[in-house]
Amino acid sequence: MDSPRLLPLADQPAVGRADAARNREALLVAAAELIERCNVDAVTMETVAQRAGVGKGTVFRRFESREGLMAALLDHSETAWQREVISGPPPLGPGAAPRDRLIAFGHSRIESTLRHGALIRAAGKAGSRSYATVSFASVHVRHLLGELGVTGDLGYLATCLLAPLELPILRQQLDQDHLTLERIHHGWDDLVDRIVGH
Amino acid sequence: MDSPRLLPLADQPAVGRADAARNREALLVAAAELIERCNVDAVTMETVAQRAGVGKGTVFRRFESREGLMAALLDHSETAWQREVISGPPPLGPGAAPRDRLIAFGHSRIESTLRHGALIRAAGKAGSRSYATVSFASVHVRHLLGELGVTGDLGYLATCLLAPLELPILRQQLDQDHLTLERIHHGWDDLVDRIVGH
DNA sequence: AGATCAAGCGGACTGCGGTCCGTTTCTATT
DNA sequence: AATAGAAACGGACCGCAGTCCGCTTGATCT
Repeated sequence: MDSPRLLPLADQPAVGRADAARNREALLVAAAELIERCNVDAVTMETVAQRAGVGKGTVFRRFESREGLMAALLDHSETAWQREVISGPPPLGPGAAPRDRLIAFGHSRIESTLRHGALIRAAGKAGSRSYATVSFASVHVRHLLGELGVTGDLGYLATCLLAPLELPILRQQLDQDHLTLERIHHGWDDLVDRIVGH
Repeated sequence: MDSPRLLPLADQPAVGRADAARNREALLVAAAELIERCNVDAVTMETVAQRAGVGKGTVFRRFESREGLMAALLDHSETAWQREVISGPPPLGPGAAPRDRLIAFGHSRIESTLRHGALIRAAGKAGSRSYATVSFASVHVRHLLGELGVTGDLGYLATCLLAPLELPILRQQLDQDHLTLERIHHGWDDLVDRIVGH
């Protein structure tokens, strides 16, 4: 087999009352619609509640906090992305050489992180930093490093490869350091080769 | 010379009215005292204002936001740290071999980031991610990489070296991945050698 | 010294995230 | 079908970050 199974990415309905599940779905839809039209920061919990036709308390019971709600929204794209990595077409998915997969992994991750930047920010530490996602990426990178015959502290090295793909780093590179996207992609390729050891 | 001059780390009084400067100082002292006794999150802007004997509005005029206030407090330790790097004793300061300085740089940064973790968190994006600090560190690392004869995109490589030293990454390694501090330090040494190219 | 006015001040006010608790609704059981 | 109780609901309520605006103060100029 190629990969560890999908990590628990949040929400199987997990058996509960029917109305609860319905409300949960309604809230996610309402939030998604609102975010699509305004920018994320303008969307308040109360607005989401109203649009979904439920009380404010319900939103918090379902999602814990604003960040939790945002994280739940992020979940969809994260899951889709994980699926691509696990069973999508090469070079990101299985079938390509490990180095090519690692290169593709970085490019894909950069792309995806930037695309969902606003949501990731709004999800705060529950977002990109959510344990499930980070853990999935980490396991995958470790796996590829292993296949590449890299020796050393693979756990630490995986983190070091992942760290420059995090949103705040990317945003700093683009906004403050004025790197082009292309330069960031090339930089990743170079970084991979240095860490793998040519 | 060894290094670029100290970057503008925030607050020269910058000439203003005497009472304004006095209030600014009083607020910093008050905030520092309060933080020392309670934990950071329990310190509210209003409390700080009261303790300093000024109105709430004044705090916001001086520091922009809660994060700004925290960032200003962080400033002291950041400046001290920069001084150590620029003109302190080797191997962190000038005088040691570039590789040794880079190793020492990472260890010192890890130490310092963890020590001020609570404040850095409270300072949000104005904290560790403040442009002045990041920029100083980046210039320094680039400088050392240059001395080591590293070729390639030094700007990108510097960011990649810095990224794993950021608080969220360190916290994840310690809290979720259960790495020991020692392992993190060793990991840094190894990472440096890989990126420098032995 | 007195006048002038930008800069500073303070605290009432707003909006939002998050909590609480009395009420309602679903489902399992008989 | 009736019932019981657990789960979910909703909206009043709270605390804090951040804004606004009418008042005060202190530097500067004559």
